[in-house]
Amino acid sequence: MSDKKVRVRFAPSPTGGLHLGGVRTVLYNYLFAKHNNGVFILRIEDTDQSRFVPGAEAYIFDCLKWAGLEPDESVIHGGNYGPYRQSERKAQYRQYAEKLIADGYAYYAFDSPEELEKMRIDCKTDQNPSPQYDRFTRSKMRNSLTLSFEEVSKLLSTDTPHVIRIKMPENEVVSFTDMIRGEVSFDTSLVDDKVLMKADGMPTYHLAVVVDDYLMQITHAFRGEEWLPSSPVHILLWKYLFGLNAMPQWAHLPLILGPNGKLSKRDGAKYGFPVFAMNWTDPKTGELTEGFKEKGFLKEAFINLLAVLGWNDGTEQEIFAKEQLIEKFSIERIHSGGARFDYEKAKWFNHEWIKKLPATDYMPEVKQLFEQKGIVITDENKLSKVLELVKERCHLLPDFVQQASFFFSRPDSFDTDAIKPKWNEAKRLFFAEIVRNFELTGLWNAPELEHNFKEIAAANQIKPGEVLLPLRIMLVGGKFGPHVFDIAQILGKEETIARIKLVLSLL
RNA sequence: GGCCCGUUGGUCAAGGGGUUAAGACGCAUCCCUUUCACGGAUGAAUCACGAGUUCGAUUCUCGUACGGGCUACCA
Repeated sequence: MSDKKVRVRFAPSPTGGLHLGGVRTVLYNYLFAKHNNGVFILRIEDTDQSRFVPGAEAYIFDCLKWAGLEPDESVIHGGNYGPYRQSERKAQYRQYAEKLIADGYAYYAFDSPEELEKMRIDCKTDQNPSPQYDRFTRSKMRNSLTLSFEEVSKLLSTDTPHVIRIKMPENEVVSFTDMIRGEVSFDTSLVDDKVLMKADGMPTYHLAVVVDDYLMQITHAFRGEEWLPSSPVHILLWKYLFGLNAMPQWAHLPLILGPNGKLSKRDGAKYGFPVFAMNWTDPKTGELTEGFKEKGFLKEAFINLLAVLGWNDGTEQEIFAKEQLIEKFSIERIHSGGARFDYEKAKWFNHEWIKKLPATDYMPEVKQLFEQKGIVITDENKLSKVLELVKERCHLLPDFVQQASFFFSRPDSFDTDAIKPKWNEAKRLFFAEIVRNFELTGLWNAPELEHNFKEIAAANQIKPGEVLLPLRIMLVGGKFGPHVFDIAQILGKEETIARIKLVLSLL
């Protein structure tokens, strides 16, 4: 098993947005595959026709492309183990279910949804609020265990709607070694007879995941912790169908929690942070759920923050590039406890990456943001210089608009209230002199301007600190931004002087 | 209700018998900066509780509590 080529898979169902937990599962699959020179597969689990959502599949691929976590094999990347969409594999599953029946491990069940509902109501007690279709109840239901051979044959030959259920053994202990939590075991008498084949001819997840993992020769299977309770069903299926030796090693990833429990998109809406990788618009309701990308996250930061939400390399390092993650990733260092998502820390990661990366990396996105605000950038060279200058003040990409638009267009308003209380005639005369001096300056650069500015202040017996803030307000509009003479240099002689004059007229 | 998983500062977490119980985010104060940031410094935890094992438990075992997940012809 260990000498086999590593093959892992991410198997989402295309029913909506791709949330944080999903992306992290993709990430861990990807990192594990790359670390081991293995193959990362994306399999679409679309066995539930009633939940089909147009566009969701393409959306998943878009997210992976953005995040830089593209699969090696998939519906669009090809591969020798297709089809990679379960709906297209429909014909393959029935034979395995039939084999299970022939071997006595499964059975036909003809109960209608109404009959199931009735059973649940009838059997419901305070002691047992959610009755299962299990070894107790199956004897009272209409299935090939209770019906005669003739009846079953007749029902089958007349195409009576039916499902196939696994027959959970009594009093067996199913256990396996999870790569993250060690040995986990279950008492089979407490597990219900899960449906394997649905009445519409499609398999359920339980059958499909086992058959497909086998057929696609998956060696390691990562999935969320929410699957742990149904793992005994999968283990048994492996045992009955392909043998435990062929079974992949399981790793049940801890959940990513929201402010209250499992992260939901409602949490995001409520607490003001994204939960999806990219914007997702529900085609039915038209409802838009914001994504990390559109919120202004860099893919490097997004991957980084997800990677360390439940994993660390044992050192103090927190900032990792994808290549480093591939090199250092190991399943042993994944935490077993769930982690609460902290949006403040997520923003910190983004800030770190904004600072770390050259501004030209994200200049196209920022340029677009500027244009959305009506500021057209013609000089990209200037833009990149400006972005470098202000990037340490930006946590999210849209912050650049606030931090840098004054370089390209005059502020709509100037915070003159910050100047007025201490404004006087001496300062007015000082700035008039500054204007004259700046107009005559031949060398337009920050050190020169600062030198002149301070000289003149001294000559007028004004402390530089008293006129620095007014100058800033004149050029920037508010109390923020980089060193004011750096700003003046980039703004250029003409615009700097124009702004000083403009604000002077407002005071 | 039952089953399963988990539990180190508000959050992410290192450490896995003897430590001053790392570090990061956030918060507070200070330094730097005559703006805002960056950077630097400082501050804050009886390791959920109770037993047991041990010379010694945050670390091992068992209980309890709490949190979470599952309990569909959904994944």
